[in-house]
Amino acid sequence: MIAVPAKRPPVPLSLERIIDAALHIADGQGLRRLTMRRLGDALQVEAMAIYHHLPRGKEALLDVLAEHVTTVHVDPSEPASWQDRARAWARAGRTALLEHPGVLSLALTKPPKGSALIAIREQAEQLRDAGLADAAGAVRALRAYVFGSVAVEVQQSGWADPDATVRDARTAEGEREFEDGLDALISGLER
Amino acid sequence: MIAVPAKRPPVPLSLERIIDAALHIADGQGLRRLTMRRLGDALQVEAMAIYHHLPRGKEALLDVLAEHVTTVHVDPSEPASWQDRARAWARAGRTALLEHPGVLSLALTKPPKGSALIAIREQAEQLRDAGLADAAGAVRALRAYVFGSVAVEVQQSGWADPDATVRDARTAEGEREFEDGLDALISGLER
DNA sequence: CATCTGTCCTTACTTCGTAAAGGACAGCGC
DNA sequence: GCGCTGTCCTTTACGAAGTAAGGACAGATG
Repeated sequence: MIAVPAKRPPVPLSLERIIDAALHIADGQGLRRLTMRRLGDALQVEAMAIYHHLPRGKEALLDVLAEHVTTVHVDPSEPASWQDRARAWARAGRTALLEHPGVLSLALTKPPKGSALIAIREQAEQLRDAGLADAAGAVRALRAYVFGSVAVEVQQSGWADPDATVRDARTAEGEREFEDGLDALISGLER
Repeated sequence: MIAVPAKRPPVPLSLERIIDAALHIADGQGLRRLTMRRLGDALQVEAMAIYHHLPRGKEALLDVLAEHVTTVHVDPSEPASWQDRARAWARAGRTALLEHPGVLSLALTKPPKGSALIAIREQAEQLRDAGLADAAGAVRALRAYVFGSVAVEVQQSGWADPDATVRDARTAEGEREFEDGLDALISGLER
């Protein structure tokens, strides 16, 4: 048996790899099982190695995860009505959240920071440019709608249940209801 | 110094006292600081005493807390349109959630159980009795709306921020926006 | 009185987050 | 070649968390 030094990891750490692994664990086994040591194992690294890339430790990790799943972007290049832009942003937000139900509670709870905050401002700007007067209020309403819809969808998917058949959170019915409610909300914003 | 046995607690434990103390801690210092030992201290009791009233430990505690803040009731005695009933349920839900921002993430994430589930069914029944065809869909939409609204309200109150001036989550502006959106949603459900 | 039952405590083990310090390695100037 | 320096990772260690197991005590019941 050759004593392998086992020092440097096969592939170096990076913030992106950390985030991916963390999301994988949280989505697969729940937030409670996302621990530094487990995350280190998944990355073939000791837990403390993570602190070099996230100096504030787990707090920073959770912040980054929340930021990651709430940061979306809609291409402003082609012209569109503010209604269509709002729809696009809402769909993008829903998709991003549904992709990672494991960190949903963070996304709904933590105040937006960093890129997520920038995305919110950009959304408001796009809606204002497209002719909507109270863009800030509209963004709040849209965010509330997306958050609530996704929360209910994930609840009904039985994601948090220990033994429930963990069917995918995305269902055709969920999407239909989402679009219906989105229409209602946007028509409500028109007045 | 007389060695006091320090045995029996001054006032015996009960599930209600446990829930109250837990909510107080979670609202005051955040979910992360709600620990069994701290909860025991607040109740003048050793941590393990709690397990006698909540055999499944912390898991059970969090379930009960989520259930507590999502269980609301609206008196069905006096007749009203389904629209008014829906409004009453939504307001009650919002109020209950805003009273305990510390456990909001649990309420939004955990699937409804026990009394919370019963309340949901009762809500659907009341709406159906008042003449609404798709009562189940309406309840889902109302829950989604309440959840999302409260989530952004609490986010904006800066509750989760470590240093932000923790102004009360309930603001006049928040209530106005809530009522506006509620009107829009209900008018959307009418079709 | 003795016994039983329900309530709470003591002890002990595992796992967690993370502070502190050190080791390996690459790139540099000499 | 040799040593310096900074980056990235490991080792070790400590306090705090959740909780399994068993003990102690009060009050009820006989």
